Amino acid sequence: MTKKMVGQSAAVYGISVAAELVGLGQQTLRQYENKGLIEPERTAGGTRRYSDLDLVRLRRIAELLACGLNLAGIRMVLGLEAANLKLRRELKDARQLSAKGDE
DNA sequence: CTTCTAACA
DNA sequence: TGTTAGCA
Repeated sequence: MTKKMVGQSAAVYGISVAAELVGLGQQTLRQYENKGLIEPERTAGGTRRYSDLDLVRLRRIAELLACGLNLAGIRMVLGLEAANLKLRRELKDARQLSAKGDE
């Protein structure tokens, strides 16, 4: 591992740079957190630190928002999406286990 | 930087 | 309802 850290959320941005990168306002990002759409890390002082994954999440929020969903609906969609991924992982593991036992 | 409040489309 | 502006 040299240049591409396979790890996901290493980098951390302040709210102002995160807002600019995603093209949203700072107050809007705080609102998203208030509505439970996203939960960025916090420094000891209480400042938000947005990871690269958070930026992707923010763009997904903007996309769903453009589709006509409200913040409450987006929260549910993100939750269902996370649950879906979890189920996929469990299914994948279960498949590998049964394959081994079958051989 | 944080939170809160108020106003607008 | 979501976004923005101003204050503490």
